[in-house]
Amino acid sequence: MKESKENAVISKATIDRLPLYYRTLKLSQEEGIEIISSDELGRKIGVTPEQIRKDLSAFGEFGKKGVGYYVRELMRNIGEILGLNRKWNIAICGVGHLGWALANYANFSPQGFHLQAIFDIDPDKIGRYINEVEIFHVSRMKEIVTERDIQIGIITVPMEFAQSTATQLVEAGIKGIWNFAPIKINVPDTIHVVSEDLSVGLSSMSYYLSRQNG
Amino acid sequence: MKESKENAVISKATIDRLPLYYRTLKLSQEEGIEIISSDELGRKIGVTPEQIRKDLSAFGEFGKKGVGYYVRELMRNIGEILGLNRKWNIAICGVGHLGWALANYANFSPQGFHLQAIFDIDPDKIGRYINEVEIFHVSRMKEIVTERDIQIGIITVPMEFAQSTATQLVEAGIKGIWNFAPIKINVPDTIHVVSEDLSVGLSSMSYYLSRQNG
DNA sequence: TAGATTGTTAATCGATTAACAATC
DNA sequence: TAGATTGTTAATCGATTAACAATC
Repeated sequence: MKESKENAVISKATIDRLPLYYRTLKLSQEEGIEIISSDELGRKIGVTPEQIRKDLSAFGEFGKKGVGYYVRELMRNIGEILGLNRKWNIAICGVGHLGWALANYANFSPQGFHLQAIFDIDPDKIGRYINEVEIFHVSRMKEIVTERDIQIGIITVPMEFAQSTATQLVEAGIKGIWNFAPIKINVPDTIHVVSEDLSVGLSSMSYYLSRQNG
Repeated sequence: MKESKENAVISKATIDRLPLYYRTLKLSQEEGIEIISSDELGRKIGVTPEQIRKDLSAFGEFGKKGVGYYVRELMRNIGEILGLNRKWNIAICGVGHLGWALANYANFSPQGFHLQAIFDIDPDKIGRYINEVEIFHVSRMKEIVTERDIQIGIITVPMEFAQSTATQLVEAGIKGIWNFAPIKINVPDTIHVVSEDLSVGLSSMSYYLSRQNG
């Protein structure tokens, strides 16, 4: 694999599309497709072929002119770029409805993510298991995170506890936070935060539908 | 309220920030804050004050120079812009872990969204209730959607059923789809689709963390 | 009035699209 | 070879940031 172009900064938009490429390639592979063009791939994802070629070109040359991309090879390359060949240990903080749902996904689809612990404060939940993963009291966070080498924390606690949970995760040594609380969390710059704000989707929908019907 | 500037097209990025403004204003109001500057609001949300003023200026003049924004008034205006003063009837399709979690949110935080029906195909689930909302068999979708004037459908079915569910929702007369299946769904242009692709978050996290640690 | 803060225009930055030479 | 499709440069489009006049 050719190395990515050294110091070039890659746009967030590009990075966010790579998982889509990866997943679609995987599906294609399972269908027995061995070669795919940027045109066909783009059609499946809903992205222009130029976009795909541009995105990929930031990392190297993965295709064959006049032919297309070898599905298997491109998948492997994108997987490597995304770091999906590694093993990531994750923990879920907060067993509400959403935390429970996420815990039950068990293996987050693109392999590599392993749920190693769940944290909560409810005495009724401590010591129980979801999908063979134990629920610990938050007070044991640092201990467990260190012991199990957990790098990513998922925040699914109620909004008012999100900031303190984030702070605890950072103190425990976590490197990345996947935040589902509808609030901005403040953490050091070295921590990578991805926020999912589910309420935005519905509200923006409301905006567009309002306009449509008059 | 001054009307929005007639034919100006408002960017998707702006629309997606309005719910954040709304929610933060609501929290501020609950704290008893009556006036807020773009600077303070931006600090709370993690957006520059210029961004906020620019976004709002697309719809009118809501502030007072040298003073700031009246929280209550700005909230009302943004709520009106987003159509949150309306009542939206929604239905959830697919009672897996995620569908179940969403059904239990009951009142989606910015009021106005009312869960009116849940659809599934599992005979064991049909006829049951989640939070006082009945689970119907998918075959009754058109009937129920019409009867209860449902405008928004939420797709939380497994990937392989997402497209057919979308098609059924459209045939039933739905106007917007909130799609949680990690796949592109094809629907007529008149239908507004918002997609939440939860797997992207973790994969992009993997990318950034890989780079960080070397 | 002086200080603060908005609303808006202009400048910059970044991302997408178009076009096409290179080449399989 | 002719046709197809990539990789990349240039052109366009859109969104953010900076600056500042207006005014409370």
